[in-house]
Amino acid sequence: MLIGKLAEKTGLSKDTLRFYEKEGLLKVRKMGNGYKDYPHDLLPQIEFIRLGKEMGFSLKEIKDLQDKIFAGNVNRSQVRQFLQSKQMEIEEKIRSLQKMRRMIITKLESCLQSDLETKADVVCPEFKNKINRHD
Amino acid sequence: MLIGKLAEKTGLSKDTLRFYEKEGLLKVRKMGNGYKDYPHDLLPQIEFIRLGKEMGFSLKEIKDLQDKIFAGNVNRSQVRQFLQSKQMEIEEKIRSLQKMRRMIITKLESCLQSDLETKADVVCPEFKNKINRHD
DNA sequence: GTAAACCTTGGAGTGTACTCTAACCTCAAG
DNA sequence: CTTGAGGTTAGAGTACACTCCAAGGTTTAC
Repeated sequence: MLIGKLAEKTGLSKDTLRFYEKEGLLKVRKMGNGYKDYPHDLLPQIEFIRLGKEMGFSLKEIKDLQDKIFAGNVNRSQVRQFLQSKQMEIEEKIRSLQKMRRMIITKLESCLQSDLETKADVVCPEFKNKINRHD
Repeated sequence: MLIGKLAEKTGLSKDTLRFYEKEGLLKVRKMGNGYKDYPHDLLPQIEFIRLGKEMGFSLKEIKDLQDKIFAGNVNRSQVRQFLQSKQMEIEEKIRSLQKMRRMIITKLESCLQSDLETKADVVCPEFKNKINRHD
């Protein structure tokens, strides 16, 4: 597959794909004419990159993870260790996410409360102290 | 509280705190001597910033969220809408996170499988095709 | 009153992840 | 054989989130 096709399929720009390639996240092979062949099985790999980025991992972290997984000669217990530590990081992120969501839901509920009280100029009560002029 | 104290309490650098202030995430008031007073109730706000960052929100997004919450004169149904959309984004992130975790756990299991088979040069089978030389 | 340990500002520098530009090559269609 | 739509590279530019530095003001301790 040529780069334009892959860009179309993934929704990434050609520049981004070339950037990922330059950074070693994507392995391609050069054809006789100087063009590059992007094999079909880059698609799940790019989905993995997308998910990793969505989760806040850096490209370097994603690359390290891929390297452990795709390198043939790596010691498997090392792979497991690496993946387990990543899994713990992800679970930590999930906990933070749920904590933030709880904070937001609490906010939502207290705003709703204010709404029901229909006192037009009331704001979320626990933030009252943070609203006004300081000087 | 002076900046050094707040830096110590939050684990953020003074530079980072000044940067957040410059970006409008933290409101401080200047004292007579030119020093700035960082009030105690910045602490939960900074925890909120930390969580937001951990989740992959940009400082601008976090600021927008804070502005909606802390501004006294904002229309509450607008706040609710904003917060609900953020909540959906967070839930989307949780889904991606769980998807990535599942991918990693699958990897872990197939590596474990290989381990149990004790064939020393076997690698996670579904990646076999991606390992070797391309040229 | 001077040294040490704080604080201030403005501005430059860094790393990450793109994004764009320019100059040039290749391939298929008319 | 030229035109257009693709491809290639190197290198510059951008946005974000810091991080560092210099030059200077303030406070406390001796």
